[in-house]
Amino acid sequence: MIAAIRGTHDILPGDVEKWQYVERVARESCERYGYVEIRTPIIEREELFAKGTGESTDIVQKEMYAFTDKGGERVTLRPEATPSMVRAYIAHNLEHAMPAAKLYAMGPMFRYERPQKGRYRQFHQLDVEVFGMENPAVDAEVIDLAWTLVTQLGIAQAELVINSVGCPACRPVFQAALLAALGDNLGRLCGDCQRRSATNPLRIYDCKVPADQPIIDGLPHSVDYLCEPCATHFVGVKTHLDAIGIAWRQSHRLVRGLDYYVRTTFEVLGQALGAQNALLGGGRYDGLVKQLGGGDRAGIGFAAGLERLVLALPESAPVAPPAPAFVVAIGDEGRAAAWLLVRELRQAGLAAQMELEAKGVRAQMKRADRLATRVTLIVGGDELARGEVTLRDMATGEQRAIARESVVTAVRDLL
RNA sequence: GUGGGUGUAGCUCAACGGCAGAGCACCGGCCUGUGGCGCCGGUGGUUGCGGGUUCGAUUCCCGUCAUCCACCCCA
Repeated sequence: MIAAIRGTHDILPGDVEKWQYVERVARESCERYGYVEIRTPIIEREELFAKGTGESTDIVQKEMYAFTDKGGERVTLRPEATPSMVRAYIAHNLEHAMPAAKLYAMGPMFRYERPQKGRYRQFHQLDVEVFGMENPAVDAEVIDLAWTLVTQLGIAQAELVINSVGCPACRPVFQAALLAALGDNLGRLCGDCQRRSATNPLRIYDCKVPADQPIIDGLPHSVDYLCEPCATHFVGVKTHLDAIGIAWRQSHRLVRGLDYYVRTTFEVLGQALGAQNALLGGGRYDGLVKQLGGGDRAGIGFAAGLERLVLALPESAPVAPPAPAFVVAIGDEGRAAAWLLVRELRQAGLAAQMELEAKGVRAQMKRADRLATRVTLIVGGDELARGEVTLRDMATGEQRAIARESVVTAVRDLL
């Protein structure tokens, strides 16, 4: 047997219904908020992510499925969607066609990581992006959509965490303050933190090493170093969230790992997901469009992990597809008539099934029961002679004869 | 990339050097034109894979692959 690639998974019947449900709710939520779908390739030039996601990120440094194709091009399976979205936005001049673009996408992403619960090498994201809008109300609307999606899915005990990491004007001041406060303690931090202090000092806040925590607790917070425009923006975001009654917790430790984030960052955390507890995460990335060769356009968005949403889905989620009608055939003539009846129901837009292998009535009834069907139609010699079909309500066990012509209407009423 | 746990029937798990089992699921019978409940029966396994130790390995050892947990990172 040839095994699947590590960290990839088949999604089988029984689970796939949960996926369809999550995807359906995601689509409906996005479209209610005025987002339109866009589909971009899952393979891109490597430099798109080097420039977009950021040279200093772990994603680019060690997690990309990158290779040289037969034409000598350096390409990679996308590790995230945002740079592709930005590329498409610029390439098709949507800056002019849709100056204020609200886009969403869904699909697989690839990162070469060690798999664990909620973390896979091929995983799937819902990606939501807004281009060209800077108002803090936009941040709040994006967060609103993210939060609404989670609550619509019935995921309980989720928590919204927000922060502001400043902008190119004020972040250097904060980083300098951070390093100054660290001072001699730098040498006492773990190796990872010492590395972070050189590449991306904010990431020190991601550290979970117990010994480091007393030192980290004493460090300054980014929100205390925001420039006036960033501070005003952040207050605006929180005011808008309060106005629509979405509860948030501010955390100075929410710094996020991608290079392009400015100002607002946010995550929704879930329970029972193990260490990978972020259901979704995102933030503002105002400089990214320009950096990738477009105009000076604002940007904000988030990505939600579909695997994680599926994992967090409550038992009660209405994921099951509607049960079909089932036609039970008796004898050869019954089978011929049932064959036509099933097709007629299907043509009328109703889900209908029958047992195509010749089997006894009991076995057919059992099959109908296993399908959880609400209504069974029985066609045998008796019925055929009278031009009727026997209709059985599977919940009550009641049966009645109905005219052959009115079957579609009768079934529609019961389903 | 690092450390640890676990791989036995479709699923959940027993057996832990001596004939590979149970429950659930699936198929059939009791009931030859009627599902669920019950009773009876049946199908289903190179014990993840490869090597080693042993008269004999599902069991002990090594390797490998997968998975889970944590680190790391993030969705």
